[in-house]
Amino acid sequence: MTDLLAQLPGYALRRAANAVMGELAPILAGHDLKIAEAAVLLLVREQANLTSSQIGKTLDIQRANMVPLLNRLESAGLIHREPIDKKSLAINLTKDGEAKICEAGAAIDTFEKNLLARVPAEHRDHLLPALNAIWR
Amino acid sequence: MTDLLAQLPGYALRRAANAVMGELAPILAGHDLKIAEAAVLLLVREQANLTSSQIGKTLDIQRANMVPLLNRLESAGLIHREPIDKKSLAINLTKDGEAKICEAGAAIDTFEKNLLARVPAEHRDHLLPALNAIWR
DNA sequence: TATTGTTATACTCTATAACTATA
DNA sequence: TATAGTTATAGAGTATAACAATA
Repeated sequence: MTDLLAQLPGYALRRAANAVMGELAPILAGHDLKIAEAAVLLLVREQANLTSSQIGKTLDIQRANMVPLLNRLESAGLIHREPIDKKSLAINLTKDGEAKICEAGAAIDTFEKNLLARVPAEHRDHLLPALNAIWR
Repeated sequence: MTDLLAQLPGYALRRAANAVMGELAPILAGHDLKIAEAAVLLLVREQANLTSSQIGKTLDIQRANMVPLLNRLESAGLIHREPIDKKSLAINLTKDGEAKICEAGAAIDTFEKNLLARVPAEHRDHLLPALNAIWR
């Protein structure tokens, strides 16, 4: 019935992403994080002293939308901002932020493993390179 | 740098879906259709006399959100609704609706081919089965 | 009792435009 | 001139609750 739609890569991509994000969101909510916030924390942990603009470019988040996101992370005591010059702010994790992304990161790793486990073995190793070829 | 995030299948899935939908939307907008509307037309063309509820269940659209969507398609003269009983309405394409999804469908087919062409040959045939395994 | 279609509403996510201060 | 951070706002898209009428 829906086989026609499921044969469209674009449609399958949309449904798969919606399904996966719909499952990940409540897991991260258990850590009081949204998906975009977790992505920011993972990136900031990986690379120190990034600015808001740099984070936005890397994660495809508009500068304007970074403001409330970072404000919330800062209010929660997970990041702190330090002037680089009179124009830019370096963003880094606080101790609490490190602890938070450590525990949330473990939940994410488990989630990602379970996600890959759903894919039949013969297709599994092809998923990531195929997806990254589409957007990178 | 972002390699850490790009190695998470969930993250790659999200970015790929966002990128692809961001490209498809303006193409369909050229046919005065939104992505969800095009999906409805494709489904309704494939299977006659579906109800709003059935379409919603198949495409993962809330019943409440089907109302404005179908109203717009009906106002545009692309679908018509006919009572099945005193409770349900059968939805089918009009002549204009058939013409619309024919031309939009051609654009979608071209888009999907170009999408697959981006995926390296050795991964290409694995994408669709991997994605469908995730959500179906 | 469960389901259909519907209304109204709220919430999240994202996009745009404009402003200032600084590089 | 271009960029960083910010504000305000608007638009999608989606989710929830409730209702009347019917299966």
